[in-house]
Amino acid sequence: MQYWLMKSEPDVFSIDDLKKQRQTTWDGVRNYQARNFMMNDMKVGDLVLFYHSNAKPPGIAGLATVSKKAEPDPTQFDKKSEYFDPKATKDKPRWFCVKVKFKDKFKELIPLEEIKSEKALKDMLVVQKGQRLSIQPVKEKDFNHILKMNK
DNA sequence: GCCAACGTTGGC
DNA sequence: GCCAACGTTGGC
Repeated sequence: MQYWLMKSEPDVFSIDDLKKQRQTTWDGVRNYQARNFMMNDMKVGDLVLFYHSNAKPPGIAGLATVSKKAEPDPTQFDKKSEYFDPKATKDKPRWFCVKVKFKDKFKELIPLEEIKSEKALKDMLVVQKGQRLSIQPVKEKDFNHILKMNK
């Protein structure tokens, strides 16, 4: 079992939206590295830190679980979708997405600033400068450390 | 709103 | 295959 961090802009889709919906399709990812993580590495049952990006403040808002393994992202075939990709075909889909379901909402968001101030977490990708990857692997020790910060 | 960092595109 | 130009991300 592996651990992940997935970014979402709360204005678009927040932890509360996930809680309400219980499960969501993580579509719209158009970055190969992030796609490869979903396609090759994510397994049902993997735990996910749900991160609010472009938020005030940014930080980790809660937990989710991978609930369905990667399948072709339907939005790539949808001409009306902003994620439509003319180069993708049903025979050769380009983009894949997993489904995740709600697990927990932290009592308080753990701000990025607080994560940065934890020396033990200095290697987490999310605190690295210029790190834009929207799906990141997380080490077990870092995951457990984050859980402890959820007071 | 700014802008650094990064990924992608396309001409050559 | 290089790399300049461009678009996007996301913290601040």
